[in-house]
Amino acid sequence: MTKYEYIADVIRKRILSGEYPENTLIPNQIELVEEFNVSRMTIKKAINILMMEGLVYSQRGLGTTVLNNQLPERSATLATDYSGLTKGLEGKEIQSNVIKFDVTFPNELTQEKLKISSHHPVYEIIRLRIVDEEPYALEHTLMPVDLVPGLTKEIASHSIYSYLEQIGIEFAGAHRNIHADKSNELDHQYLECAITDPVLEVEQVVYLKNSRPIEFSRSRNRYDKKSYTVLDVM
Amino acid sequence: MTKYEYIADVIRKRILSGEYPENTLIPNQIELVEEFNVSRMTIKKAINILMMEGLVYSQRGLGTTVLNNQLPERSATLATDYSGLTKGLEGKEIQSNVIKFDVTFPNELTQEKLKISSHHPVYEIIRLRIVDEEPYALEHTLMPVDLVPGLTKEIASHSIYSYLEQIGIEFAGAHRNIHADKSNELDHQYLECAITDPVLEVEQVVYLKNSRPIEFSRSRNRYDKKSYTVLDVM
DNA sequence: CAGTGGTCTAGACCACACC
DNA sequence: GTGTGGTCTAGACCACTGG
Repeated sequence: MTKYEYIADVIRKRILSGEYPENTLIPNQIELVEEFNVSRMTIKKAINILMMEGLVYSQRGLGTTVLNNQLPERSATLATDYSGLTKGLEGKEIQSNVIKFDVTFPNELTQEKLKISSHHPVYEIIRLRIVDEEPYALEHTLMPVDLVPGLTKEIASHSIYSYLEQIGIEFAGAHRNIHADKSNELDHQYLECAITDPVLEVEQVVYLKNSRPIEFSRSRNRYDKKSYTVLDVM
Repeated sequence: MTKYEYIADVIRKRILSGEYPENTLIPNQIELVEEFNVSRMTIKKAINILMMEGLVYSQRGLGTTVLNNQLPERSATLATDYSGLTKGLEGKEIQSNVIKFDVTFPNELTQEKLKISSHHPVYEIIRLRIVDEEPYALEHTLMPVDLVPGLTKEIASHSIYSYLEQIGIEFAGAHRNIHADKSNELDHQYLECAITDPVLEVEQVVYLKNSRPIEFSRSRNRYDKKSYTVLDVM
């Protein structure tokens, strides 16, 4: 853990606990320099992280204001949550039916997205995600075999991502493309949606800290169960 | 323009022009320090911008590789482009038909989103955005009258955002929620979509630098014309 | 091993907001 | 003017990659 990550964690906790209340200024950067015994550049980097999370907003000449005292919904799209399931589902019963679990060779699109060659084997997994006993999303996932040692159908039926965390894999980020689509045969069958129902499709590539792509997936979501929230900070 | 923005611009141009080809390393940070006569921190900040744009990625011990030689669609979601129309549309002919232009009082949802009271007047604007003579999106926009002095139907038929920039309004960021929906009567009429076609709806609240909300809007997009790209960096 | 990018420092100057 | 955050420097050390 770097110093600026540590400092961001400390300040984030103070905001969430209410020690730095909403719509007030946090201590200025000089004071934080003195408290943490680091240079101002390091403090600034820590504050930048919190700004990207939408917790604070800095203005030259004014100071740094606490915007929210809770992490935005957007956190659903962040951090450890590449699973396609939002944090809003915490406490609900989540199941995964594994419809397909295979090792195969990647087609051209998959080769390009995962930056691998055609003879580089990949897992191909199709799962139906079920929340509170109702179908929620249909996920089609491709992962290079060498990056996910020991993946099994059993693991896929629970949570691939908590397994990846356990074996110490670290994520750098993700590209996502979100669009609407007409539902197809598979959607009707598994998502139990009407023929005229649209789906929200999220296509994503997840990257490791060493920048290798580890997952290319398409998640087709019932339009009445899932939306997607984004926060842009300039 | 800061030094790191300038340097990012220069390097971006070299990538887009092919001077730094795809899948090759750009000069290392020390060489760039010498070329631009700046410190390495400044070079790193410039490269960070390009990394956030998805153009390059850096690996410790290896160097910085060119990933793409073109800007991703994602740029549509960034910076000054809250207009709902992507940068990918540059060079195309864009029209706006103003279907409704009114001043009214906000309903409860609008009051909450724009953080105003019920007696605070708002512009209510409905526009059909047309790209290359084909319907693209239907936008329903609400803005507090006092924040957008002198807005007219004439301005709305061109670009509200270039007007706002002209009068010196500065944006801090935006919250967006993206979801799929069935098309309704209005969509069929204006977007010329089939009854079974879905739409991609983007609901957004745009904030000023002083953190006042200036716009609450819903944009309904033809599912075959618009998608939404997001980049998450941890 | 040498070379790379990531982090961090201790200071400096500047742009901006408020009084 | 005073105080704030934004930028920038010149150098240092470290972590990682590759041969």
